Amino acid sequence: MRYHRALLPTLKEAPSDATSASHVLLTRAGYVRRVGAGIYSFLPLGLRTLRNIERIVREEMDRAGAQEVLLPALLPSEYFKETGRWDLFGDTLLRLKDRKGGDYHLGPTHEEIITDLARREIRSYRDLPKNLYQVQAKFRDEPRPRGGLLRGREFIMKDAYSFDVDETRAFESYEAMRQAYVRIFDRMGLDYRLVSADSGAMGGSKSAEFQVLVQSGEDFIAACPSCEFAANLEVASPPAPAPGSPAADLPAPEKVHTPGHGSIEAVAGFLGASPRQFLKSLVYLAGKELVLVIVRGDHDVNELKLARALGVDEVFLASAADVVQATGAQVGFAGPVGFSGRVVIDPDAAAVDDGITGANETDYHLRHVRFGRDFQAEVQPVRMVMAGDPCPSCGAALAIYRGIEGGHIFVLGTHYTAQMNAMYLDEQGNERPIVMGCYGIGISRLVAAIVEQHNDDNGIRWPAAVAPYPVHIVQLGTSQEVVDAVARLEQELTAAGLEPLVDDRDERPGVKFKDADLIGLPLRITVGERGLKDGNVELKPRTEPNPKNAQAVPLADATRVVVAELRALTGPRANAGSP
RNA sequence: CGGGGCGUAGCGCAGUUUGGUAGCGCGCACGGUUCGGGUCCGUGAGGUCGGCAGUUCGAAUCUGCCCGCCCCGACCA
Repeated sequence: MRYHRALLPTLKEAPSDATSASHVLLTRAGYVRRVGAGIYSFLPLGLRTLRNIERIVREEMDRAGAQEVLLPALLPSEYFKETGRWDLFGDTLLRLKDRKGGDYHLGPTHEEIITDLARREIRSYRDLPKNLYQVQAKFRDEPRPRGGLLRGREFIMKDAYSFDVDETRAFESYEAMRQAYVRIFDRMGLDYRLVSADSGAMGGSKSAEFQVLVQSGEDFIAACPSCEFAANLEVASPPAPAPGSPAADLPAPEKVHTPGHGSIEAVAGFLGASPRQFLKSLVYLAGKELVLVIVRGDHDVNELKLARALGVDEVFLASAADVVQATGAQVGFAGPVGFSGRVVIDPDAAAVDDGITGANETDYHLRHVRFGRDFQAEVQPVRMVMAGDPCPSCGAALAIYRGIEGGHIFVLGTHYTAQMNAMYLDEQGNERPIVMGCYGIGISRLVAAIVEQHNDDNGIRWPAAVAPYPVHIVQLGTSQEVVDAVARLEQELTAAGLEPLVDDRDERPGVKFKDADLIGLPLRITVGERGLKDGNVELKPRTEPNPKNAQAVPLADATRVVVAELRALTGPRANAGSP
C-alpha cells in the first residue's frame, strides 16, 4: 500500500475524550474514529487489524469443528419475549418499532435466535453434536460506554453455540472450545488469565472467562504469579485464618473517647493501633433487614459473597440514617457489642484476639473486644481476597490484576432449550432437551486490548499476527536510486505475501519516523541514499527503541531477511507482553 | 440513575467573572527555505461560539428549558 493513496490520518494530539492508552493510540494512529458515544468507525488500518483477529478466530473455530453462520442483528421481539429476556435485559436492549408499530430490537447476544434455529432443524440424536458460530455487530445500550473500543454500544463479537445430547457431551464441547480459545489468545500475543467466573444469572453450570491483563481493565482478578491459578476477585475465596493462641488474661472491654475519629485509619492513628486489630463494622441492608457485618480492619467486604451468605440477591450499604437507627450512633462508631440485630463476622475478624471496634455511641470505641466472649455472630467468609493472600493451589502470594474480559465460555445446560422447547429424540425415542454451551469473544474489544498490552511512548507495537501490514517502508528522498530500491522491495515483499506499507509521501524524515512508530507495524525498513551508498537498507523491529540499532541489510537480501524475522515474530507466544 | 465537569475553526485550547472588534497553537492551502527523528519564515482559507426561547440598543458572555459528551459511582447475558 502506498501511503499517499491510503486514508491514514495520524494526529499529533488526541481528542480530549480519549482516556485509555488504546483509545488514544488507535485514534492518533488513524485506526478508528468516534461517531457517537460507544460507536466507532474502523478506518482502513483498523479494519485490516480487525480482519486479522477475525481470521485467527475463524481458523481456530473451524479447526475445532465449528461452522460459521450469520444471524440477523435486527430481531423481532418474539424470541426474547419467549425467554423473558425482553424484560430482563431492561434498558440495555436497544429497542425500535417498525412502521406497523411492531416491537424489534438489535441483538445484544443470540441465544434465542440460534436456539430457534436448533429447535426447527435438529430433531434426532443423529443431528448432534453441532457447534455454530458467527461474527457480527452486537448492540447494547450500555449505561456507560468507556475506554473507546473497550466497551462500546455497537461492537464486533464472535459467538459460538454448541448443541449436545447430554451434559457429558456438552462438557466435551466446552473443553474443545477452551482449547481453541487458548490457541486464539496465544496467537494474538495476549497476556491473559483463564478465570473461573460466576455463572449465576445465566443459569449455567460451568464457565470461565479469558481475562486479558490490562491497566484499564474493568474487572479485578486475583492471580498467582507462580502457578496457573486465577479467579475473579468477586468469587475468589480467602484462605482460612491461622489459628491464634488467645491471651488468657484479656481485660474486659473498655470504652475509649475517640472524638471525631470515625474511619479505621483515623482511629488507628489516634490510638496508635494497627488496622489489623480492628473489627470493621458495616451496616448492610439485605432485603428489609439491617445486618451488621464485621471484617478485619484491613479487609474489605465482598458484597457478592455477603449476599449469598445472607440468602438475598443483593446487599446495599445502609444509608447514614439507617445506621443511626440501627446502632444509635453516627456512621463510624458501629460495633457488635450490644448490637441487637443480626451480626455476621468474617473468620479473620473472628480470629482477632484483642480487638477495637465501635461502641455504638458517637465518638466512642471499645477496646479489648473478643468474638465469642463479648459478642456472638454468625461466622461466614465474606471478605475480599487481597494482594499477598496465599494462593489456594500453591501458596505463593497472590497479586491483584485488572483485566478486561476478552472471551467467555459457558455450559448453558438446558436453560434456553427447555424454555424454548428445543428437543431431540434419543435412541430410545424419548424426547429430550438439547444441551447447550455458548462461547463469546469480543473481537473489536481485543483490538483495543492488544494495544493496551503492546505500546510504548511513541505508539503502538503490533504483534506480527494481527498487524495491519507486516512491514513499514520509510522512503527517504526521491532520488532515482531510492525510488527504484523501494519499488523493488515492495514488489519482492508483495510477491512473498507480505504487502508493505510504503511511506512515499513528500514529508521530512522526522515526520515519517514518528508516524511509523505511532502506526506500529512490526518491522520498519528505511531506504535512503545514506544506506544505498553501500547497497544497504536498514531494518528495525518496532520493539527496538534505539534507531541506531537498526540492522544494515544488503538490498538484495532484504526480503529474505524480513521473511525470516517475521517467522520468528509469529512463533507461539512470541509477542506475549507482561502486565 | 446519583455526584462532578465540558460543549468556541478539522484537533487541542484561551476568551464567559466585569455584555460591545472571536483569538492562539497544531493541522490545511499557497510561496520560499530546509531535508536521517514532528525544519524555519511569510501569506491565506476556515467559526450557526451545542440548540431553542428570553433579558438588552447590543449576548460566546446574563436567565430559563432542552440536547450531546466526558469522568467517578451504580450497572455490565
